[in-house]
Amino acid sequence: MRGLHADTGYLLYRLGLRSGQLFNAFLQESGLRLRHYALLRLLATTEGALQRELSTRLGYDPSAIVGLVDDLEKLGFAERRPSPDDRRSRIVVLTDEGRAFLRDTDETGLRVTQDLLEPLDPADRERLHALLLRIAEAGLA
Amino acid sequence: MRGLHADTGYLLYRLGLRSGQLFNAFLQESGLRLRHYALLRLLATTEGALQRELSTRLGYDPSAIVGLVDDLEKLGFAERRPSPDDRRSRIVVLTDEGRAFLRDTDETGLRVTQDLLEPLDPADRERLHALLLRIAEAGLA
DNA sequence: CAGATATCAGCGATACTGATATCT
DNA sequence: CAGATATCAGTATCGCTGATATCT
Repeated sequence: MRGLHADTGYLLYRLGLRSGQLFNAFLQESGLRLRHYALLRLLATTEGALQRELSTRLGYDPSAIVGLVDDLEKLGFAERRPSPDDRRSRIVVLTDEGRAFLRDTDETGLRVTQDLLEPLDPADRERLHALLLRIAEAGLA
Repeated sequence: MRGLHADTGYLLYRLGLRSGQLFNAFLQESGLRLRHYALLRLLATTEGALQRELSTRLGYDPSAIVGLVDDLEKLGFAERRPSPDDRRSRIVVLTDEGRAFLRDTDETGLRVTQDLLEPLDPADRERLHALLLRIAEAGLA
């Protein structure tokens, strides 16, 4: 009988949980959760995005995006604008406040990764990151 | 501004979600969920374990173990026995039915890992597994 | 008495499904 | 008409907290 940690898939599942917990712990001070933070970070790389795009890029369900954008709008970190091309669509853009918030909390991700990968030396961290990236990009759109 | 996938921690979080979804999809036919399956696999490696041990080994909350063992008992895959040493404790053991179930679904974990790691060649899968194992064992008891 | 074990109730966050209104 | 977009309601799960009973 194989041991519990024989499956890489299961290992990923368990470490993913740990990572999410760490993220949320570090973000707690800021009042945001990991999902909001990921959305903000994605917005920072685009000049406005449809909610549909956010959904596919982040891998979150479309119905989950609604509440996330609601929360960010309440905080003044993002806002919805009507799309000029398609009246069904709303374009979500990062506000200046959102951009400032990201600057202030930019180290959060670094601290999480630092904590998580503490047992690995820098070269191994690079290798791990490269391997994970290949899997992630193969599966996501 | 760093990209969304710059953080290894975030990558782990996302891939952990994917892995869990895959596991549950494959397990759906059997009526179990990933948490039950992990518990069964752990039981198969021990000659009976206290629920407290299951909790720490799996990283699940003690209160979660109760329901999981309940479900496995209903299916006849495991049973609780009184501990001879400590009347507070219950020893959870795998039944023959549970062992047979594990034999039949042993490939589930392999299929998930196969699916997930499809973009990597065998050598890279080994490297990834070794790296993840080091992180996992550093953080867990 | 403190501490450990198992259980139970409940809360908030998550992930998802299904339905609806609007628009292309 | 089919298909896409955003939204909303509802369900089930998850991870955790706090309380309780029992026992060492």
